[in-house]
Amino acid sequence: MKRQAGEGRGSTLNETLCDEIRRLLVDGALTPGQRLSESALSEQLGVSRNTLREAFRTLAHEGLVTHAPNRGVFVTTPDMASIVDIYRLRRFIECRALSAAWPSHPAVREMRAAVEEARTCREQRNWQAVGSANMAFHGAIVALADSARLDVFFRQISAELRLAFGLMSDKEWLHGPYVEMNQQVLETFEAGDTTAAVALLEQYLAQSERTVLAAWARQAAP
Amino acid sequence: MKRQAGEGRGSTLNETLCDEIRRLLVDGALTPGQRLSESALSEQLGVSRNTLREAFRTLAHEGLVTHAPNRGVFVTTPDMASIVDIYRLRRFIECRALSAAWPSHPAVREMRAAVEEARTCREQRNWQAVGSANMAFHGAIVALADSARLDVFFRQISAELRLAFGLMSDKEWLHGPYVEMNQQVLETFEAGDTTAAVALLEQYLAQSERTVLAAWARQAAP
DNA sequence: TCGTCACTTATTGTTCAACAATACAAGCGC
DNA sequence: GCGCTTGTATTGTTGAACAATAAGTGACGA
Repeated sequence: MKRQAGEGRGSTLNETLCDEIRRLLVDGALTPGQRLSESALSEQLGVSRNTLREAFRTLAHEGLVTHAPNRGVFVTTPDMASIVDIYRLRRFIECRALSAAWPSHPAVREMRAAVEEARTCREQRNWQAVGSANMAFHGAIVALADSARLDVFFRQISAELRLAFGLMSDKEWLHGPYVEMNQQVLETFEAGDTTAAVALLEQYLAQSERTVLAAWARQAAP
Repeated sequence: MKRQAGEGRGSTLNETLCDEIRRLLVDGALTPGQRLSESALSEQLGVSRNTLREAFRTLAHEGLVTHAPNRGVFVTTPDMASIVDIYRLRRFIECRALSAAWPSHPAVREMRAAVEEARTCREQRNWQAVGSANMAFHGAIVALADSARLDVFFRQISAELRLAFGLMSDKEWLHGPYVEMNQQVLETFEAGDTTAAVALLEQYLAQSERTVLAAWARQAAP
């Protein structure tokens, strides 16, 4: 839906609020499993309880927080099943999007930009930013499929995955190795060898899944 | 996430309310483009404005209603781009889910049940119910992929598509022919010829898309 | 006659305060 | 130690209030 019935561009505090909380979640300021008290958080953020509750509804639908009726809202704790599910979806979506892609699709430009961004951030050892750039790369891959709905769905999944990333301490190991791999995927794809690029991507995702799962298990053991 | 931090099963009016409004939307009691006044609707449904607004956030995130800041909430009007996008996604998701399916997956049982249901509803000429059963069939196909997140995503898309269905008058023509086609897909798949089943499914979706688009254009012309 | 401007009005955005309903914790009897 | 009742804090839901915005209205001037 392009410009449904107006869709005027007002700031609408609620939007701002959602963004703010999302940032808190992705930055790790709020740790998974933590309960988010309505009164406390509304006071801290300077909004009313009702407004906060509206934001919670949006975030809950995005999977970032979990609403337990009559008990409260919690930062979603990624469990193993979620991680497996998310990676299965990523393989499902990304590989197919890449394999059916039009070689000179505008999104390829974004892929390139993301790789560049990741490289410069890596030089500055800003691993959080490297993670963002890597995600942008994969978002661009999904964009190859030319579906607006798929794009927002993938953004959602990415945010949820970042929640899991937040559980781990060694960000360098978590994001660093994939800069090269992304670049390799891109170069292979641009060279015209789509099937090889897809194979690389599949390998990338498998390795990433293993890393995340291992770190999750290590962390969740005690 | 299976049972995140409790997730107790209270009715929580809000849930009920969302279901109620969804039903109104899918049944066509609320027509696309219509503005939903907060005060009017809250009074009509016997809930407070705040509660209704919370429900609106959920429904807006599902794409069933469109929120225009400072202007109000409108029943989403499906445009041509949305229909095309949704069908592209359905081809993307359903075909791949079916082609990679484990032949004795539990969801096959659901597929069979949906076909049965559709047949009986067709005999009673209850086309609305036929539409529901057909959708359940395709939901079962998606379930073959074994991804919880993909399931909810597809449910969302289905609801949005039903909004478009609501624009058309001839429900028999809209839902009737596909009962046979679904059955054919199922039988071919159960016979073990997966590739043929996928081809049939693809054909199904293409024909359905043409029908919907044509009806949409016919309706939107004046 | 037409367009522009300020003004009016209705609706949404947001807050506040209150009460009901529920879940958790503590204390009690056994 | 175990089940039960009681208390308390938090969420669920409501109603009213006010600010902010958008649409409609009508006067005014070219």
